[in-house]
Amino acid sequence: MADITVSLPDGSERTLPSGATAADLAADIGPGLARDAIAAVVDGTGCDLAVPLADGATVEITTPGSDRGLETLRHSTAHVLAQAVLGLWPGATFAIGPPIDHGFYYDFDLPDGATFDPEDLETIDERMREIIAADQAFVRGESDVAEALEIFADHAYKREIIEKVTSGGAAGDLADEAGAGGVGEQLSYYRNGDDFVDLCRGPHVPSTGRLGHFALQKVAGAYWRGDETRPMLQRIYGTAWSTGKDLRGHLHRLAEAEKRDHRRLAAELDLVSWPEVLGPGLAVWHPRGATVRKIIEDYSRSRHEAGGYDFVFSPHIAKSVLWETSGHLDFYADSMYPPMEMDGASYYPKPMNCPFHVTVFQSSQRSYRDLPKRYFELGAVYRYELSGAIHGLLRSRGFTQDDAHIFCTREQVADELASLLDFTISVLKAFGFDDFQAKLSTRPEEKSVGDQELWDLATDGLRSALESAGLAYEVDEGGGAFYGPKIDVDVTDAIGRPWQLSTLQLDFNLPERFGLEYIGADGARHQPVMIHRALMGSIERFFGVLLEHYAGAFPAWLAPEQVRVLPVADVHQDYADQVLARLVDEGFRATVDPADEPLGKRVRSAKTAKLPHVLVVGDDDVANDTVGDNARGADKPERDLPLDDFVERLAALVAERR
RNA sequence: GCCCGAGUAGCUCAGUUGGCCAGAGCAGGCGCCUUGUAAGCGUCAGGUCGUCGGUUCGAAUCCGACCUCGGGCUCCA
Repeated sequence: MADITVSLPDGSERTLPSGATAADLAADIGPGLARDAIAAVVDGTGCDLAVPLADGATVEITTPGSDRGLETLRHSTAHVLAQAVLGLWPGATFAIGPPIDHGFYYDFDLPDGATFDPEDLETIDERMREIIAADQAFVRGESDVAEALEIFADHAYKREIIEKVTSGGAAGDLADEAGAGGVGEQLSYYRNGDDFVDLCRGPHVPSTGRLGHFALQKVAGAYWRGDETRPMLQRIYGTAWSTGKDLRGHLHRLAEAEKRDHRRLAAELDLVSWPEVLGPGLAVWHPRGATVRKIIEDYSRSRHEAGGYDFVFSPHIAKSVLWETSGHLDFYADSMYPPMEMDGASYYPKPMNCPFHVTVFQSSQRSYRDLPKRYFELGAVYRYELSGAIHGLLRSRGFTQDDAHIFCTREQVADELASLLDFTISVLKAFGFDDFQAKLSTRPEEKSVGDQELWDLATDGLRSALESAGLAYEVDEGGGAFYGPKIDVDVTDAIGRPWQLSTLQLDFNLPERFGLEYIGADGARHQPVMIHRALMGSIERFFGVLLEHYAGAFPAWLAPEQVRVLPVADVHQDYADQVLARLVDEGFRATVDPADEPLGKRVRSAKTAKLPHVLVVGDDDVANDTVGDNARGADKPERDLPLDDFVERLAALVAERR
């Protein structure tokens, strides 16, 4: 019997008897790996451990700790979920159940339109653990289409997947999502236990006993294939990990993220509220929230002033003709608030600022010497978001864009984009973000406007702007709007979550629709290029992201109340007032909390309100012009600090925006 | 908009199988206490139990519709 030789990822080679499987290879490498192995990657393709290896193959053993291993683990857990549900609900059918970040889900259609209760999750969880305890083998099978259709005769969604997968073409996405396997006419499926089989590309762990560190999380509705015209399925989400420790860690992180929820913090810190009488998605800003917002806006304005922008203002409503010209009524009407009828005209609340800025550009004849024109406005817009999409400040129906529109010549596009991107990153950094991820979206396949030369010019301009800024980016081919390519910038927050904030968007459409022009050096009329740029995106949303990023503990320069002075007893009240007067005089936001309550209580209140500095003043301080500074994050209070030193220190922090 | 879940005082929550005037803690008012670093004591006030309708001798509790919120889907700054 001839031996086979396979290569390992480190470049080394192993010789095994012919017919050896990936599991045999793992065992040959070592008992530890044999125990850990759950799947393999053979020549770049995920495979079960049971697959026989071909001579000359490159093989990597998959272990649970790796990304691929976790994916396999989660996918196998999803199968067990489906097995449990199908066993518990006779007549139920199932759709797709892929691994996702941190876990998995599976979509079901229960008989007679039944739905899952949260309590059902416990029942399902118990059944899943029985299946896992039974250590059932996952057994791969393959068949042609006809046979597959027969195996899944009772499962309409699986049959639909089989038909899509084998008809090729655009169904690739679905096949990926479904994990359904098949090249050409061959389809694969996996059985475990006596009565469960699922269409699947694999690979899977060898047996259910390898699973177990999972938790079912929630029930949700999800449209079949994400299409709102299709049936609504019942989706169960779960999380799964290779060890109990990882699972507990993940659940702990979720709990921590919940504590940062900006809606909770907005209420606890008295920043913002959403009175029911206003309607969904509409917030009011309380003094403390408004203070932070004002600092954000003031900083934004000062940067724009220094950055060569012209400030403009525009009304909240305009007649329908503006929105007809801009095209919003054609493309965007569903997201617009309905019109108000007045004096025979229809006035729409604005969902965007751009048409107004266009009219400013049009207000006089423009020369190439005037360009680029950069108009900036903190413009409040109103969008009729779907009720289910509204989410605190992160997605609301009324919000304020830090909106700029740049009108420039084709020749200026590249330089302009580069400086816009630098400006954007520089401002975001000032707010404590230092981890960015960008996405470049290029011309869509389908219909789009503008000549190819212009698209190339703009797309190249965006790309070189990204490169000169040194930003990591990915390319979304064909992901641009019909009217131009764009860059979106995400920031990563303190606990690693990405937030899309900025967008740089070329627009070849509005200049055409509004007939914009400027007089070139050649004396002829030319059409300017228009760039939309939102930096924070929405001030409300940006504030919400900052709130979550800092978990409510705003740095001193942003904190609504920077210092609270606590006299130890009534006799220290006068001195506390003097300290306060000095702080206010220095331009700090400070208050005094009189000695009506015990000191410990007042310290606690100030700490709960996440103040950066709590100053305690007593006999020693009155005598020596000092304060006791209990700074947020410090191990212990600092006593006998000269007031002058404290002022100097705080001023430095604020100046450095820390 | 669609699916599931939830709405009891400003906030966080109790409220047994429908049955005496709906409770607590925190926050708030008042009084006492005068305090050196994360909750001093007492007292008072505060709720048409989301709204409307239904079932019942009787509804916070059961049913329906609507409103709002939460988690998803879709969408998106």
